[in-house]
Amino acid sequence: MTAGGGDPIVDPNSFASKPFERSSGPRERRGGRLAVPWPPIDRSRLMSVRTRFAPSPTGHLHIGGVRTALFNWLLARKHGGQFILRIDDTDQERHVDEAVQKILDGFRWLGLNWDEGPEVGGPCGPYYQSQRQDRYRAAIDKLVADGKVYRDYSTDAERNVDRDAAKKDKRAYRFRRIEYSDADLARFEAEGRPYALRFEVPSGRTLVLNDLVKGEVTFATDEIGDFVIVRPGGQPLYNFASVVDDVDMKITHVVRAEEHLSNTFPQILVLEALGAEAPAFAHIPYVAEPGSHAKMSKRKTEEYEKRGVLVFLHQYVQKGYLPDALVNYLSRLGWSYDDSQELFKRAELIEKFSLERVNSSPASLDPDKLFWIEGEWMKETPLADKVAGALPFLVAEGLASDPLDDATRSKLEAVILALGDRMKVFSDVVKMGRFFFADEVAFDPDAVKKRLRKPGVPEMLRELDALLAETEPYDLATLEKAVHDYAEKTGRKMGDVVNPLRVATTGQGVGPGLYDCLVLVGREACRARIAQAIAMLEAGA
RNA sequence: GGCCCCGUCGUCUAGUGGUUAGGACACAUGCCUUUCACGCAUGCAGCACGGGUUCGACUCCCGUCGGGGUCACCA
Repeated sequence: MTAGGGDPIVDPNSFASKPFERSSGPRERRGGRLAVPWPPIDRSRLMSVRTRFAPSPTGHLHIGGVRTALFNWLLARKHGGQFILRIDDTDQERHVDEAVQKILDGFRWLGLNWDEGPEVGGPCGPYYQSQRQDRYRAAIDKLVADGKVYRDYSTDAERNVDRDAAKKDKRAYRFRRIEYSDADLARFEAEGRPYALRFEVPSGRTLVLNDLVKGEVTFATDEIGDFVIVRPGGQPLYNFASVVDDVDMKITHVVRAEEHLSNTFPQILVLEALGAEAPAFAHIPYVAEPGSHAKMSKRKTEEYEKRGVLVFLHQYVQKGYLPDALVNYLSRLGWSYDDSQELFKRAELIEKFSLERVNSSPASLDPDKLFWIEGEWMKETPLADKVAGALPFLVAEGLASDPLDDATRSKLEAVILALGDRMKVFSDVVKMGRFFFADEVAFDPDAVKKRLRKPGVPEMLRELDALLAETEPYDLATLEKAVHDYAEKTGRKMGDVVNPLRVATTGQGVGPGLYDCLVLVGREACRARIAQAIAMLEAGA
């Protein structure tokens, strides 16, 4: 699937003098791949593996981005290296601080701790691109001194002519260097006319990248037009800034979305011009929409929302997903360990993860499978953690207060126990357990129609009310026996007794065991609800 | 349009020339059961298409189709 065997490390000698060059002559004749030592040097054993995730502080964390971050984190943790967070704020947006906080909160929630970056600092800071101007300056100076870049005085209009022509002829647009006379150049300089700095792409070379996920990818430099690395205003551009940052931060493995695959080649040229050692690259395929291979689009978030597809991390937090479950699911989206294991604990993920087994084709998001994994994780969650996880949802609905008093705590514990495996995400405690905490019952119309609007039901409910009134003690075993006896005595099927009683006391057609419900709701509340149900039936009938 | 990446059940995947193409989620049916959920059992369902190469292709090569990216003084 991917290039090379063994650990997910590129052949280090591909970084020799012209790292990514496909050398046609000598290598072929000598056979083999240059004087490569065999077995190849495993860089992960020579130096610390350093990976990074560089979100821009706008909007929310996209689920695909979270997966990319996770793969970076996993790789660093597996090799005992460092995971670095870098804020891509070159646009200098206004609410950066707030946005960064949200991102950091997201990472904290996921348990993806970072070794260097915002708040924790580190030896390669600053970790905000907007604060790294001097680093870019130094790199620019070197490229200028070495004659790798030139001043581009072209105007939008001039370039647009070429661009439009290219489009018309159905060709790829490539910047064509405009040669100015020395006199013109001198004049521009004297005028202080603004210019962009453009990288001079060498012609006629074939670049080869040994991508850790995609395998060997070759690209002709003739396909790359001279590209701008610094805008007229002095603003460095992504293809340049991110390379400088990765070098400065000693990133060993660039693991990122595959949309950057083509960008890698200009970046390789910059790397080479800087005389820097290149990191290994791994391009991760995109995440597709559920049930299709179409890429998830930021534009369609509203449509996804309607379909119940959660696209942003905070939506999963709001739903009450378990971070471990999401991490487990995301790790398996595009990666597998073998032909059978689906459930992975975090430590196991760190141990077993490898770029080598990351699929080179896109994977589509499967909310159903995530939900199943979530359920599996919830089953394994200790009661105390479930209480802690569910509490905020109850508090948000005004059904409990934080901190919990002892009585409410034991009730919450009992409710969660009664809910059992039915509670998959924490918000379920509200969705299916509201009637345990609220004074008011909301009768579900479908349940009422199916179980209560039947001949003889009001009469039976009156008898059951009397039964509840006199059952002593009012506990699970006694209630169960009483209801059984009642059914037997009146010659009714259990279902015909239990189901109406459930709807009358909980308002719902589905839920935990009836006797759990009766006990937890309490005798008085049950009787009041039965009365309310009877009144409703008689009024509506 | 040029260039680059990708194509196994609906979905996530195992598979590296010879397998009854395996597992999981979802779905369907049955069992359990007061409902639902859980659990158990069974079932449905796949190598995009067309050419080669080969004794033999899901596996290798080419083409077509389809999906994605890139071709910015965005990231």
